Amino acid sequence: MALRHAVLAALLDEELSGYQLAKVFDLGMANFWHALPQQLYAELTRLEKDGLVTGREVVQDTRPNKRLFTVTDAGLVELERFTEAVTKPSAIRDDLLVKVRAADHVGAEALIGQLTERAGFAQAKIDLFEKLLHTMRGGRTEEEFLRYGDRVGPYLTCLRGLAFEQGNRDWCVRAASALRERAACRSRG
Amino acid sequence: MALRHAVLAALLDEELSGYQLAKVFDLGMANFWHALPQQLYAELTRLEKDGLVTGREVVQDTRPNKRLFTVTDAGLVELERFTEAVTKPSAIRDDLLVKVRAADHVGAEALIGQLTERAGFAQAKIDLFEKLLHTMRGGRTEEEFLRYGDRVGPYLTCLRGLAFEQGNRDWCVRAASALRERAACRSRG
DNA sequence: GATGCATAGTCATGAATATGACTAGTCAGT
DNA sequence: ACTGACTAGTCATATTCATGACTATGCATC
Repeated sequence: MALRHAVLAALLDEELSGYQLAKVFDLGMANFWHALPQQLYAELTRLEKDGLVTGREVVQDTRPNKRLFTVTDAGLVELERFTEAVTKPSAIRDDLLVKVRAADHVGAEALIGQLTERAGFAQAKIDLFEKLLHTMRGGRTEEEFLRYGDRVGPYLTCLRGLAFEQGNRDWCVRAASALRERAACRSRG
Repeated sequence: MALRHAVLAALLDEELSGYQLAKVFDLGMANFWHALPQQLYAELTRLEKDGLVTGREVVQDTRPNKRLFTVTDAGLVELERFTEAVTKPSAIRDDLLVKVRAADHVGAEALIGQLTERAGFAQAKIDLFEKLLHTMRGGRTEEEFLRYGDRVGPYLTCLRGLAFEQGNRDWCVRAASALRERAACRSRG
């Protein structure tokens, strides 16, 4: 059981349809969880069957009808249980790390290219997360918001996402420059 | 295709048996890739069948015999191809983030407990990675090593692992203290 | 008036990952 | 003499995740 609780957590803040969920899910989880629409639809069906969420049909004239889902009390209990349960630390998986691991045995140019590309990607995420955080805390400072704001959950996860992408960017830049310098030394000597 | 290249990269530095690989794999990938022994054995079999690694039997008298695997030239070519291919950015998955995302709807005590536990775990990893890095660079400074050392690949991935765990620790501590402060405010007012 | 995109969702299938159990011998301790 | 841990590896199965294709309707745009 894994995606279940991520979906439950995503539905806490707002009533969503499967389609809407599919659009906001990845980003709402600050990129710490990813799922395809099909998985989300399937999970919503299961969750409803188990009584952890309820769906209500919303008839629309101009668009296809949709079903909006809300977390039930049983769903909240399940989330509480999940929160108390121990979970093993994050399973991360990144192709780029595998590539860098092999850095001494493959061409440096390709690797530097990938690192640079990823750094750019990370920077875009950073900008996005910073904007999101700014919006969430409104006029307040971070300290104020964390103390007195409501719904700090999404804010905190977003903070982790931001730090992660900063880590990504900084490391990519550093690794790329290290590889460039080595290449320069090699060609000189 | 994913685990394939991680296994190839792990075998670049040293000849390993499936059993040895299973022991060093997770840490060697700086926790950026995780695999169970069964997966690794199966992957080694496939890699050998595809001619990307070769195994040689080593007869042991006191222990069961083992097969040591090395990356072939074809394996190197495949790694090169993989390095040049584009890959989508990391898919991360962390239960703890899901839990924090639901922070405003579940009990704070359980969450603070989990965050504190994770911070401790992260610190242990930090210590480990720092020791590893120190060993790898020998007497040299990081700058020196990155410029003139051989095999900087594992060093660079380890650097990323270190930064990641530092990010984890810092965030866990910060989130836990934020939740504690909120709980205190609530009980007072 | 045909093309393409957005909403809202389903189905089938394959690949990757995780689980638990199981063989079989060696060695250290009690 | 028995227990448990370590080496070295296999088998079967379940769950999860990813892929591509497919149905509809409405709206804008060229």
